[in-house]
Amino acid sequence: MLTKSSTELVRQQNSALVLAALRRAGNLSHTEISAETGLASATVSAITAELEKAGALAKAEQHVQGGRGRPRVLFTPRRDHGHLIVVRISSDVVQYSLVDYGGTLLDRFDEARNHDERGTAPFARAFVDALERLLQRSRLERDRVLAVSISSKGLVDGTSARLLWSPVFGREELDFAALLAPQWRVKVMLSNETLLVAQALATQAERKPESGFRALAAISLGHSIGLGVARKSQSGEMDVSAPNFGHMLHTPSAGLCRCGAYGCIEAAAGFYGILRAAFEVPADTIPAKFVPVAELDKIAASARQGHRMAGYAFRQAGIALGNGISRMLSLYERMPVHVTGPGIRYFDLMLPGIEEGLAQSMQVRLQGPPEIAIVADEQRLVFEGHLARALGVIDGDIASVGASAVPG
Amino acid sequence: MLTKSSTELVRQQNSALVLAALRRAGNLSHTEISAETGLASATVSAITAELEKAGALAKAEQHVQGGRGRPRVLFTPRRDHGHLIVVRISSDVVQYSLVDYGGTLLDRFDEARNHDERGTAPFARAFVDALERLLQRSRLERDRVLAVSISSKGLVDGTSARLLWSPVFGREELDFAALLAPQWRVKVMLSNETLLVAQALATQAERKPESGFRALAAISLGHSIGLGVARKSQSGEMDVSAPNFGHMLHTPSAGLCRCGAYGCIEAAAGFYGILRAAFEVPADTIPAKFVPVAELDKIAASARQGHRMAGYAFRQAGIALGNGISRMLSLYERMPVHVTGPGIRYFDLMLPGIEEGLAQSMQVRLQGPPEIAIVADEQRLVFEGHLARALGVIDGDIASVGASAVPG
DNA sequence: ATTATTTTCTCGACAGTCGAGAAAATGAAT
DNA sequence: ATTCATTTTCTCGACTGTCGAGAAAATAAT
Repeated sequence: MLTKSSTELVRQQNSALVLAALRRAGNLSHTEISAETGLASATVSAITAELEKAGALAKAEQHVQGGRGRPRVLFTPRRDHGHLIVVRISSDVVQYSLVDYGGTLLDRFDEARNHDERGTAPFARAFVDALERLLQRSRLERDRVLAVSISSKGLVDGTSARLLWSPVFGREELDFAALLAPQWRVKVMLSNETLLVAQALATQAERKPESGFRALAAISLGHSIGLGVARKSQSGEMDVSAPNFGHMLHTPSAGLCRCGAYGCIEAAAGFYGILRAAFEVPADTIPAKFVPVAELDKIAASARQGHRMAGYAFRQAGIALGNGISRMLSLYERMPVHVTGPGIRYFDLMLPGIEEGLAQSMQVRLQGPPEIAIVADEQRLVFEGHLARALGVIDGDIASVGASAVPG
Repeated sequence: MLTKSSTELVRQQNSALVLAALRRAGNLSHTEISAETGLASATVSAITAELEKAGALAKAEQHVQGGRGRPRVLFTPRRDHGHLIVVRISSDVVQYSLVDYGGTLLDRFDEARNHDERGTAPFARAFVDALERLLQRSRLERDRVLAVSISSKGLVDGTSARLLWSPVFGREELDFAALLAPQWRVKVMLSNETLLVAQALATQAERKPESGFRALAAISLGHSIGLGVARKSQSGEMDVSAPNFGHMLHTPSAGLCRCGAYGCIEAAAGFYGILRAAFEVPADTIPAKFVPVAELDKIAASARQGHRMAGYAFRQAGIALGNGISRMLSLYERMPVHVTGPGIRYFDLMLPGIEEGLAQSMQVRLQGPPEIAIVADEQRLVFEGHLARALGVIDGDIASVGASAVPG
């Protein structure tokens, strides 16, 4: 259903547009903002004045220029307008970062996960404590934090900030909004990790409009398999989602998965699935909780030396991925695939299987196989995704309250 | 990327809102429009005056009322504001309908498809001729037609009105926009048939807001397998798509498909797939182009009498569907599934397989199986989908040109 | 006839965008 | 040193749109 519009909404939308342009292109002058957004110069004046009064923007003192004429004066986000806390939860460590409104990192520390502990309660305590510590280390008031952005592997309900299923906690739900509700009056955002990779790659692609970005997928290879999909809807807005790819059904013969089901993609293409196949462990063996990378490196080495079962293990992992990707493309559309995660070091071993798995499907026969690119530095991309997403939401909030909330 | 907004766009959006309310709820008075849309009474006056001047609306002469006070005067779409041609292409017949702007059917005829003919050229000629005939029969000028809305099974590029793959023409593309371009100056819309079923069911669900509609899927069972998905995006607009479900990879062992690939869902769950399995024809046999329904009825009868291979054929069809649905739900979200098409008469035979195929996946174990409903009358739903979609687009056009295009 | 009631229409206030041109700020030319 | 050309930023009035309040219209009840 469509929804009512009004002149105030117009201002809100255009304010958000100005903030987005500033995020995308860095510091911009009045005229550059006008060119970038398509807004008339007079409108830019009105909007920047409002945002300046609200404290979100400031004029940079240094006006760079060489040419003739009145020098341009650059607008820039006011870094002290607020702060953002980014939490990356991975299987062995949790990383806490403090970022300012300008997107620059102020503080960061890691906390090792205690693998002996069972259940979410101890983790929840450690989580709340760590946020508190982050404030203390920077002598920051809690109300200066505009948002907390959290990422984890697994199945996530983004609207309510609930972790529905994760490799670590299984079906035990974790409601981050409820966790912080008593003390923190901030927006809590929870995103799947690979969704953020897709988000980061998509914002990168949007920075160069000549690339004609439409859609992309990011696949993370590791103990578990993640998928993020970023697509531009016909209305022009970016739609990013994290389908449950790792536990999509591959084929029942792929064996028992960590999640308790049989035949998930992960059960064939995740690290433990590869290990199981290489060592010819029965497919209904409950797989190891954690497979050291050194172990997989050994299998990869023997596969590269021609060992049959090791090679087979990577090949069947590739087929599971190829089939899964082909199914994903059938349900969405043709789009480039970016592969990341620790598993990319074995990508050469999986590629023949992937190609085989792709070639079977009608979608690929019809439109050709998708471009596949390897992307290193997954953790940096996740962090960039956090920034793009959380700061974008914060900008939206600023635009929607406008200058009205600021007295005087 | 966000896009610039302006006061004119506000009017455009709100005009569309008024037209949509009128479509949804039938004829409405001034106050009802205001209540339905949330717009102020003064705004409704301005918009209805503009739309009346443009010729899209008129006041109904009869003012129904019982109570006191000034009687309400109902607004209604002006049926003669323009016309819509709806073309339903199915495997054996093409149905041409002429509809007015109010959505009432004015004329309709069917044309049998000639199965001997090869290639798209003869079909294209017959198509253009039939449209011409539709005009002549109602003595209608060509420029009174606002849009031509076409539906077919198969893979469709909705933005460009090109049929990319279809059961009948295979990979031979058919560009309907180009077909009509020389003579016709109308909007040409091409939609997958099952997409329109999903569209119709979704607009029905939206009519009762208490149902809290979020998403639904429509699956059509027949010679081929179709899927339509309708989802409300977070911005509130309806997003309807027709993923390539029938030719999504099920499992390579499902055998050769009409499309030339191996293991498509259709190769197991389409009519010819069931036939092949029941008669134990080798799985790489090129399947029959067309399977009479009587033939399948016989298999169903023997299956119901306990015949082993017949029962197995329907069961493996069900498993293919169940696996496919579970994969679809993994990639989107949990949503009710509506099953339609001629194949629903065998649904009881497939249901055990469907449930088995669903139960294997993690998504279903976690969130429970989706609600499955049987929906008869597929053809009526397709037609309703045509109307909802095409008239919605026409309304959008009217709102966007506004009264500006109409002289004095 | 008058009154109560409900609906529709109209008017002025307010919010927003835009184009044009004034004002500002600087380098180049005289 | 002053003036001129150039570029950027700012400001003003016109235009479009929404909204609330109250006037005007149309009918049933008194």
